[in-house]
Amino acid sequence: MTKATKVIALRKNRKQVPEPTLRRLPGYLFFLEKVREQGVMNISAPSIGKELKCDPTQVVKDLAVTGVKGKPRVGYNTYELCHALEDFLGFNHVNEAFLVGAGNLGSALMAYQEHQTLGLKVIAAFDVDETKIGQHIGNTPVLEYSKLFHLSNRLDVEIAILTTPNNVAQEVAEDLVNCGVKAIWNFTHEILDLPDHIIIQNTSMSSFAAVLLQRLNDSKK
Amino acid sequence: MTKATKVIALRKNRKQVPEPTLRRLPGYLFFLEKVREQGVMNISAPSIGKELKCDPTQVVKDLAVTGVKGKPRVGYNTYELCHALEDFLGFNHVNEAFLVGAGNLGSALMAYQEHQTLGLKVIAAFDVDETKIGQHIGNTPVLEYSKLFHLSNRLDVEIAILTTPNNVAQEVAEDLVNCGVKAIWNFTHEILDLPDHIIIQNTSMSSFAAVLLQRLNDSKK
DNA sequence: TAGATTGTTAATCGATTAACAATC
DNA sequence: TAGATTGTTAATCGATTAACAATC
Repeated sequence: MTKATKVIALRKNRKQVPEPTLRRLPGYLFFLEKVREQGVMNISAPSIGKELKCDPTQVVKDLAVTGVKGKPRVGYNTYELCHALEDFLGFNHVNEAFLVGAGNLGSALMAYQEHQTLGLKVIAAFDVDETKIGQHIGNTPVLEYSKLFHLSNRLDVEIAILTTPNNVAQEVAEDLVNCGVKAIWNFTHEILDLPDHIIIQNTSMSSFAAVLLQRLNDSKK
Repeated sequence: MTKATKVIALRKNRKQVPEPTLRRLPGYLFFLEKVREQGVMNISAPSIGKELKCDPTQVVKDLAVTGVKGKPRVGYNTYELCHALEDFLGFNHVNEAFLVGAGNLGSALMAYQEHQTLGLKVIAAFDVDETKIGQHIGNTPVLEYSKLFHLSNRLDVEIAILTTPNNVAQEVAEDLVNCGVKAIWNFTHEILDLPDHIIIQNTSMSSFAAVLLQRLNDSKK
């Protein structure tokens, strides 16, 4: 957390949900949806923990952020908990997003969202490659990059996915901010330099590969 | 970290590099490669920190894991540091991997690796979809899933990327382990139940979306 | 030498885990 | 009531940050 966000959190006198907790929440949601489909009405924190391989007290603490109360000897109501999680995560309403850079990863994310609940809906993709412009990926049209400015005037989209080549990432990010985007999911390796109030989620695939390789090589020593 | 890995770490009397540090290392590498291309021979921790928006003392601590020593008033040698990072991360030699599930995300990861240094090289992809079998994605062939067993006998691949639908993830993971795979990069939402010595890297796109959405909604309140 | 930077050691901060009281 | 489970409060653990000595 940067100093700026810390100050904001303090000013609002409301503590932020820790990032590790937030990252676990979709996992609970998927699991709960699965057991709910199987007809399970109630489930306890210890049994969730066993399935998801995490500490039962952590499950209790994590789920507490939704405000849902469990009953001793019974556990949590799966229906109530699913809805509370969806609500808390913002997965229950459409979060419209732009995507810039309809390359491999970009296309995958667009196609991915149709099968898996991502919480986001890409309503338009942009690229400068003329062979891509005019095509549809899934149901999403790929538009010419210059159309971004015009379209953003009409649509009021706050989220953007950045899957461009590294060398144009900063430039595109600045354009996005000028178009009213407030949160950027950055898949490039560039560290974006943007106004403090812009929310940036850096996600580099190499980071995970690094952890995997290190643990693997470590285990051999 | 599970109890089992903790025990192993203790037994070997060698402390593991913290995961947050590991995740940052590829970022340093990309940045250093960039400045090295620009002809920069030496760089100090404070200037790296400024560019990458992180604490200079953290930069020093992170880079210390590579064993490279910096010089006061000069900084680190970019060439030496790049090589040490590549070496430490295992990015300097080919880490062969299988990929199961040549759907959208799977295809993207295969295509992605050709443009971005992932540290992994997918040498064969497997699927049960007959329309995909026989095709090539990038230079990687998509083979019939049943061929996995035969091929793994010959090739000794230790890493697998799992991008199947959720409902077959556990089953496929077990097959992979039986084929000698030691580390699985799991993109499904299933929590895999596998022997303790198997290294699992769970990576769910929804987790990041969750953090992004929460921070965005939080900032509005 | 003076000054900037590294590198180590200590302090802080935050998340996880443990303990236990409250509750149905 | 008895017992399992929640939920809160305290303890632990680990990573980050700060302080400062060492060094070129």
